[in-house]
Amino acid sequence: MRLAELSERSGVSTATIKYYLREGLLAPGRQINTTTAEYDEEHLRRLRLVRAMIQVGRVPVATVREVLRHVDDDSLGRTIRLGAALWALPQIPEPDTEDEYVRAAHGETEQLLDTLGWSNAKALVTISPAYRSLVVAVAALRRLGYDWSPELLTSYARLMHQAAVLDLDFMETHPTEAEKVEVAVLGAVLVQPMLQALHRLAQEEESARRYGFE
Amino acid sequence: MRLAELSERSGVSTATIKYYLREGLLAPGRQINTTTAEYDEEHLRRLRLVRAMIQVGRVPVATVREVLRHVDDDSLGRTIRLGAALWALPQIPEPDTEDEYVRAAHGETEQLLDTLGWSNAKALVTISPAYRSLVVAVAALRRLGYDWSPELLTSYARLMHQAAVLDLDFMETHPTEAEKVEVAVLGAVLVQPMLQALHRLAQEEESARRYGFE
DNA sequence: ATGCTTGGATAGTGGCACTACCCAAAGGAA
DNA sequence: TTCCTTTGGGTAGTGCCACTATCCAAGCAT
Repeated sequence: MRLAELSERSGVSTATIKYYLREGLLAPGRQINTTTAEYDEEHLRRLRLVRAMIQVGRVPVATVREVLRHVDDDSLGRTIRLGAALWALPQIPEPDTEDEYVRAAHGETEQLLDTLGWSNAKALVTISPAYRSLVVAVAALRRLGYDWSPELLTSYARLMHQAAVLDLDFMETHPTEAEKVEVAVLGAVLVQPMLQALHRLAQEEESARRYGFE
Repeated sequence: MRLAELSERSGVSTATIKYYLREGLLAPGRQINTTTAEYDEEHLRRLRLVRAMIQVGRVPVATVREVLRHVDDDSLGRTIRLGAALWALPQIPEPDTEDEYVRAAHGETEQLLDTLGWSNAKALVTISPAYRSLVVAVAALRRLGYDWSPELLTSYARLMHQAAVLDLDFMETHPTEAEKVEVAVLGAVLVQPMLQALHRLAQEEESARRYGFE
């Protein structure tokens, strides 16, 4: 398969594919001579993954490169590899540790982990980007003056834990290590917009049930 | 409160506040004379809401303007107003109805709504942006060749329905109509990053439980 | 021979969220 | 009174990002 065919089958322009090659999001094809390269099904698959991450998951190109670097790193064990790939994802800026709301959110979030009994997550507090994102989100809500109760937060957390169990169960149905990591990344990148859409749709459904269409 | 104080108390630069004023994200202050305007607590509150939507929710400025237009529109009933505000949010492009994956995802999604008994949502199929986002996400997953089972999708949907119930219960604890709509918007914009963070943290927790840190 | 494709490279585009600078008028402080 | 700051208003520029367009010389297909 040459560049033109790769482009046609993926729906991505040749110019964009070249751009991805330059940016290291796609491995170069097998060079046949100076002016021809051969691509295979794996290239097509990777290209579709990249596109899905960028278009559906809104992941920046630089981040995609980081994530893929971890996905392809055979030297790492599964948990580390999975974690590394997922940790490369977050797009939220560093919380300002000077900010009083951030500090309060910090305390509240640690409390939450205790309540939930997420002892493993608690061990990651200082380093996990997910934890930092959570702190930023909670601080933003508090700054707006909402008295979102800790119980509500706990309820949300339990729901997302159930979602995580579903994710990992599904991941385990895949045989190879590479596939497992890829599924995990997809679970973080593609399932998220899906959950968001389901969330909004559920809000509309529930709202209509309670108040009708008026 | 003058511009400088509004800037200091919100942590937003005066230049950016001027930009928001120009873009219609913030109502002009009460003009005292040609060179002075007075802002109040409501301005501060609105500014913080705007910042939260943009920074935490990653909502584009133009979209924020649309959402606020609906939030402030007293002429609409609650459900419509809520729906209108939420419908202004989505950032996913129109699905390509020619695409076979999109059409298959369409069918699958309608099937899902039947299974769930979300009859109200089904009535919105042709117009709801949330529904379209869902179709796009499902199509992307299918295009990558994953045999994500309908049961898994249904499980996710039930979880998000529980989340929606929590959202609306919390919304109802607020007395005024304006507050209710604002809370609903926040529920869509700010709770989402929070859920995402909780989701990733839960993945890390569950992964560590199953496989340890290695 | 002709026309298309290749990798490689460089430069340009369009959108977005600011950000910097300038202005004349107004008000307060010295 | 003079100086300084602040105001709204406006214009132009910045930095990032994801492409996109154009050019090139070399090679292969017909």
